[in-house]
Amino acid sequence: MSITAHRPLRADARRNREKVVAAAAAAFAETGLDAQVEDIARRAGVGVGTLYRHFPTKDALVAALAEAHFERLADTVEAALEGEPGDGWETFTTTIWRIADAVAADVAWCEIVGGHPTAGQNASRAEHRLAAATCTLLARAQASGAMRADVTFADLSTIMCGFGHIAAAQRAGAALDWKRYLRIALDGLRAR
Amino acid sequence: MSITAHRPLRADARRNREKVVAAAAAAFAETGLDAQVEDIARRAGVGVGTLYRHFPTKDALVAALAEAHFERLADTVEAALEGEPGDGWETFTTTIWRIADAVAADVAWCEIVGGHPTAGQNASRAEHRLAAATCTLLARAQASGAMRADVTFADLSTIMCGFGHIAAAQRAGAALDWKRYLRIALDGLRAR
DNA sequence: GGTTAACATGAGCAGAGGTTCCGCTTAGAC
DNA sequence: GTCTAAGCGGAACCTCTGCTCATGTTAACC
Repeated sequence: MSITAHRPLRADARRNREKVVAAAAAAFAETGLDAQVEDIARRAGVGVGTLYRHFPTKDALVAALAEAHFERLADTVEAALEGEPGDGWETFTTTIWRIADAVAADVAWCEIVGGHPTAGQNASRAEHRLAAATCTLLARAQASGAMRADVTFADLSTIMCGFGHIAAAQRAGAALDWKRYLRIALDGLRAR
Repeated sequence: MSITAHRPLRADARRNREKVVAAAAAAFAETGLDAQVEDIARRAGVGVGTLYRHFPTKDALVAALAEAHFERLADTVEAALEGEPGDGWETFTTTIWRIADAVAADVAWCEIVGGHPTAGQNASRAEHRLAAATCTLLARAQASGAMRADVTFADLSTIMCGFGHIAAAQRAGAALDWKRYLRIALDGLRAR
């Protein structure tokens, strides 16, 4: 692990980098993770070579965008935790629905959430933040008594993994309804 | 739609066809749907040309195996319906668990179940049988009063779609547990 | 045993999509 | 204005994988 002092990018390079990121976000949101590199470059109005100057591989580009996504999710959960401490269950479900709405709007995001959850060690900084905040959210919901005591963070990950997959499939035209899915799954978490 | 009278295959051709089907089943079960055609042919001890003589495309091979799978699932559900009519909810959950166990043992099957559900019109004969039997199973569970009345067949498809995806991911090494998932989802279907 | 249509083979083709590379352009320092 | 290192473009390359087809083999019928 080394700290590299980047000299500032030349103005045109910085502009192009931003164009690439924006184009990639748009392409991935529409088409999903198998949006093509050439298409992203075309949308950005640059050559593929320029894209590869800024991101060594397509995966690196995806990872950069994913990190930004997770950062926003972590913000959402942390904000919910800091709000006035009402009912733990209510806060929990509201937050999950808010996250789901955000994710469902972006095909690639669905696919990332639906993909195999990153193993603990390989998780990025933002993923760790998100996990930590979510654990607290979960604990509070359990403390309120409305959530089953045996539910774990892993259970929640699993449910959200299923959600991502279903939302992506729905976006792809399958006769599925992620809202109904999530309602059932969350109901399954309630204490009886 | 035409009925073609197939003349019986030559003995060696029949043997090879069976070897291909068995090899494909094994390869798909282990590796999933992206098992390679060449690998399947190698396992079967034939050339790829032979495989293509029996199945015009890889998709056709998958479809043939999938049909057999769905046929067995339909058998399972129909058998459950014909058993002594005990508690509708109990029969329902037992059957779902039985199906899940069978599917989870085969990566490709997980992927098929987890894939976008076939649109009604394109569904195969076996899929129709399965759907019809499952609807009855569902209706009986609701009649018993233990299942929420607003649950639809589509909800069940969605849950099983999530299940397939999660089971496949688990087989691929993700830290997920399809049994815990299914327990939560089925609980979410219960009347409160 | 002879004949032939059915069958098997696997090297090679084709298309897709990620990545590289080198000649050209230009921002920015002096 | 001049210089040059940084940046750009995109054709070509590489790999992967499903699929074809020309050539050789053999089951089955007489």
